[in-house]
Amino acid sequence: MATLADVARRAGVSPATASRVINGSSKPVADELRERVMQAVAELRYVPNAYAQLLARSDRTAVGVIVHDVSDPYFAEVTRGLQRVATERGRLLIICNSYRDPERELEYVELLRGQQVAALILAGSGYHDPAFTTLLNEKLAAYEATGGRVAVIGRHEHSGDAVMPANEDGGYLVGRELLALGHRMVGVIAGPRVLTTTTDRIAGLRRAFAAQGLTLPEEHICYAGFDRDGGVQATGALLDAVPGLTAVVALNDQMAIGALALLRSRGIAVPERVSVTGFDDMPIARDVTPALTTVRLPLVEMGVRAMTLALDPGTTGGRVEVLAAELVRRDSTGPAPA
Amino acid sequence: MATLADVARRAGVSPATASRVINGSSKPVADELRERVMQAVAELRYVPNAYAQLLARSDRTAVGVIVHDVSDPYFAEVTRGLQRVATERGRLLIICNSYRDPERELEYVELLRGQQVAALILAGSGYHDPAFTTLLNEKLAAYEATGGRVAVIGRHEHSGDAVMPANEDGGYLVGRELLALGHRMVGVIAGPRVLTTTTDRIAGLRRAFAAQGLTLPEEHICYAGFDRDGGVQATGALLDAVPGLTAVVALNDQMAIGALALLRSRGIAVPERVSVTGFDDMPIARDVTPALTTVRLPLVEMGVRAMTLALDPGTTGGRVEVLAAELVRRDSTGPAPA
DNA sequence: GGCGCATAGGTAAGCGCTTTCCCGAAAAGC
DNA sequence: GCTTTTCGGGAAAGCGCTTACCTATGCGCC
Repeated sequence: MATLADVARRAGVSPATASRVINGSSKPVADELRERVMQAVAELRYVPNAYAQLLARSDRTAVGVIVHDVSDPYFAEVTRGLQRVATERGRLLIICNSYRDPERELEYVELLRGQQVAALILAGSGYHDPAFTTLLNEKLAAYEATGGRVAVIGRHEHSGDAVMPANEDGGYLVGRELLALGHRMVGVIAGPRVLTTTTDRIAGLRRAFAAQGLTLPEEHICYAGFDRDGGVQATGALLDAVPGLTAVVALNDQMAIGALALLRSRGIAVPERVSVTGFDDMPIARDVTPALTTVRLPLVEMGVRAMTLALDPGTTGGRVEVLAAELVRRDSTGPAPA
Repeated sequence: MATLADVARRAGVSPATASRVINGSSKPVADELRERVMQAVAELRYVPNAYAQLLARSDRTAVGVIVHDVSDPYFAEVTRGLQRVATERGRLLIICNSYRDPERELEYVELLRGQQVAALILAGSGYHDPAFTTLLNEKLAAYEATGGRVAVIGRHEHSGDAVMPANEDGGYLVGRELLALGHRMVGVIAGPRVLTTTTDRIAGLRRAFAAQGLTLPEEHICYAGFDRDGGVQATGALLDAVPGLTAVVALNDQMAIGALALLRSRGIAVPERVSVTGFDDMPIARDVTPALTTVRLPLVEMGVRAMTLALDPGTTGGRVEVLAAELVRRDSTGPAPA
């Protein structure tokens, strides 16, 4: 690889001058020298070593993002929002997938710190794991102590700036809707119980039941992976365990799609015999059959807000922005069968 | 931020010793000193500056990946394959989205070179744009000249190692199937015509028609965005332009889903009145209604192969691996109506 | 007991770049 | 005509780390 020194030599100038023309420094350089440098750059196909540059400049401009999985539509949307603001402000994003592994999350915090990121954004549910939470908070605090900024999305355990989707409210909305439709035998197919998102959504659901003087028994909740396959599996289990079930509440759209697939394969009509609801309102929710009744979360907006919080210093730490959930009625829900 | 020097000072050792214990150097260090260093690291919450490290070590271990959009399921799958091999080999992946912008692609090649990546992988259709292709090839050649490795996925314009999905064959399979079902009025909803993937798939389709002594008129092809909305739009246009249409060939699954949505909204039964086919076999293809007949491409495998090519020096440049396409029959296709 | 050698630790030279500071020459001012 | 500015360019000091090389021990050996 050609270096700056090579370029300077070939152009017959000092490295300082070469650097100045290459970076468009404010310091003026004579046209002739400029020309010679440009020429040398082209001939040598010189590309500056990013590491050397970053080291020398010591300006921290990149932003680190830790999500569960970018290819998960939920995070794809959130990331889109993050990206938009980052691009506007000329920030590079370094995106890391934790695949819901707390260990890996911790590692990535270190890694990103090592990358000298100006800010760190953690998106995605937290864990019911005090030991981990303490560790993470401690690491984040250490990072903030050196001037780093932190913002989290959908995690209440962290003390800094946060954007919170109204998961509990969303659960409540679904519960209320189903109860209003006359459903009483309601099953829940949930993501891993260790995730706060899972428990928050269930809490909302329970609140809706409680408001009617009803309860949602724990046996009606089946935990599985937060994806299509988890939905298939959990729905199967639920159907076997709870005779007379008239509604399946999936805690995200992917699981709902799995539920739909399983119900179809068993020849159970939706919503005539069983209603199904999703959560998140992913783009495909309207394309499955029947189109999914679900809870819309402003995912892109969440990303936008989080990045804005992270990039705008903010006088008071611990700003929390809660974004509302909204019920979207489509065709997968109907009155409970008599 | 604490530096290595700070750690060394606090532990009362030289930076060299500190570095050795932190990196687990092969050079032995007395337990007591080791202990002191570890202690200092913990107290100062020291994290090595990745840039300084990379600069000093000058080992290129990261691999750059340029895709159109990771959140697009097609690339999500490919990336999964890339990731798998990279992780196995202890390589870090730097993923960049070009959003199908050739300009941005060029920029990312530079950026990744600057990041000192050991290899570069370009995934996703090439462009019918000789000027761009020349420019890109030239940049890649420059990169390879300095010892970088390059592998491309689904691009024939580059001379180096390549993994090619059988796009043309896939098009042929769809065409043959539809013709066998008696369809004659076939419309195509295609991605941007500037993409080689688009034209390759159409070429296969045409070959199938030609095999029967038929032709696929250009007016039966409608170009639009390679996504759901593009599918909606193109299908609408096609329906208006071609009366008596009995089949819609979408050039990817996302467009097919858009087609399904539009046909449903117009009350046109699939496959009774119009058959629809997709391409790629995304996971959701089986969850839409009717389940999509499509062409399966081994996306994950493509990623695996490409990363393997990139990481294994390979004696002969220009290795090309073609991966077969396979027709998956589901419920969105049926005999042409009489 | 003196020699040599292995061995743990330190010294310092970079890695490739940016940027401050300084110098010389030309332009401006009297 | 001489001094004072101004201004373009270069020398060199880092940025934070790794590592080759060197030094000072302590040991075994004859």
